[in-house]
Amino acid sequence: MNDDSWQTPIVMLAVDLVILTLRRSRLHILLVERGVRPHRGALALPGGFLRHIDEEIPDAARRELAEETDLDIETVHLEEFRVYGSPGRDPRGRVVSVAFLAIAPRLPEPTAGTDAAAARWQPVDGVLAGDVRLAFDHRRIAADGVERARAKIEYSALATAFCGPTFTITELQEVYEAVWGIQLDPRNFYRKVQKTDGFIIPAGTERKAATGRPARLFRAGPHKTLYPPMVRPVVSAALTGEGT
Amino acid sequence: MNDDSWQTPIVMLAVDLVILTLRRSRLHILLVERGVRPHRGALALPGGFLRHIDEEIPDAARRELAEETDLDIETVHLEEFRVYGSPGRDPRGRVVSVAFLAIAPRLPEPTAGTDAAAARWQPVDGVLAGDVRLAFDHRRIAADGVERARAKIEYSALATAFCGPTFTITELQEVYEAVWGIQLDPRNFYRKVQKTDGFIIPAGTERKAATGRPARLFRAGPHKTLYPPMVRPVVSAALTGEGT
DNA sequence: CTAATAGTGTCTATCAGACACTATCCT
DNA sequence: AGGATAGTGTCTGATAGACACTATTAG
Repeated sequence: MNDDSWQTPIVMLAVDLVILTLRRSRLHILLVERGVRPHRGALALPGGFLRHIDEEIPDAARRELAEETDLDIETVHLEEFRVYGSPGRDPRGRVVSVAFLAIAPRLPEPTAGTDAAAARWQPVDGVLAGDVRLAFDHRRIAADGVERARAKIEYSALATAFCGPTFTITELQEVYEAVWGIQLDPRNFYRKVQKTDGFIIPAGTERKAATGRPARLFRAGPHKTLYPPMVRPVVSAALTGEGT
Repeated sequence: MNDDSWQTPIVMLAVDLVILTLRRSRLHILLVERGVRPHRGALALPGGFLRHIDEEIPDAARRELAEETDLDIETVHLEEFRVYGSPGRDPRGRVVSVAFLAIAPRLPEPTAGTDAAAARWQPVDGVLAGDVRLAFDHRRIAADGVERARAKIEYSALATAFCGPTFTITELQEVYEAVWGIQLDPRNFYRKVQKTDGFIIPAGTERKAATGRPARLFRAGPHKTLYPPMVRPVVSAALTGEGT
């Protein structure tokens, strides 16, 4: 840091949210319809500018989460994952955006009413494939956020953030299958996830499904880092190949 | 992103660099002595404000690397890892800093002469333990950067960035030992690293040491992601415990 | 009973870790 | 030869993946 702070170029600071959840066993992302000028009417990630000069960046992310969606801040996992600040990314000027990854538990119904009326869950596959056009560089941000989630459920307990306070092992498996886009063997998954120290702990009760044997319920365990990690099966040499 | 861009608080944007290398088999970090007002004379991470309103953030990081150190930009690995933007972190105003992790190959001598005269390599252990006082929140940033490096050499080829264009397997092992702060079995490491697809490739030649059998030389392979990953031995339950 | 889902047992190929051993340089 | 470092062979215990089997519910 040098001393020329008075003639330093100044930028506008924003936060953007990649909010993921599972709906009908598929990974979905929350998008909002823009109501204002640049890209008005287009779909975009929830987000916005810093409100006050003293606002903490994570607070801004939580505030946008509360304002633009009807999600419960308490139950949503939120973490910063990258900064986007290329000069040309916003026509209003130099906007530097801190991107957050948010994981919401399964929700029975989409958002509605309130201020979050414009919010809609969209299947991630389609969004990343370009089925819907996103404002600014938001498709890139969404892709990076999804990739971060894919990588992070390997070695962290992030997958439990997709579930409610208690969940069955089958539900947890559905998270891995949806995020990774693959099938896993239920028997092996069952033991693997139980053997991973501190990942999940029994919640005592059981849950009856429409049919079949009732499943035991679990809670997220104390450990945030998984050892041993969940290993993503190798599809081919492609996965191990050139990436960041 | 909402429309109130004209009354959005504006911030100064900076970059800070956590530059790591190996010196005498120990992990070192490059620190500079501040020559200007806030924390003048104190040690700090290399870094500085954005120079032009159109400057790309990674370009600013590369520019500071060139200006404040005598390292060769071409050989230094550089990647963003986190943003620090708390309101109180800089007395000059709201400064949001994008932190970069830089990995430099082994260097025979420290920096000297030129503009980078104030730059000094310091052992990471001492810096993180608080032996030297760092300006601003730079000790926290340094700790986060080191932790990122520790985690990333597990599943990425980042460790090769600590080595020159060609290196021996023993040199690569020293990287893992220094960054993780543990000892590894040379025999098992030798085969493990060779079996990991695309991690290192033979360079044909050999290198004679002062004593002992000459070692084969290798180059970094094409894969940036390691499969299977290098596994960090479990020290106890502590490693698997509550972290981010 | 059948259908359906939850959970257990067990075999096999692979791999991490321990460590004896061989190879190739220097003096 | 002796010292030192590079590189190989091999055993053992643990684990991922495949998959047969048992358990518990609803109807």
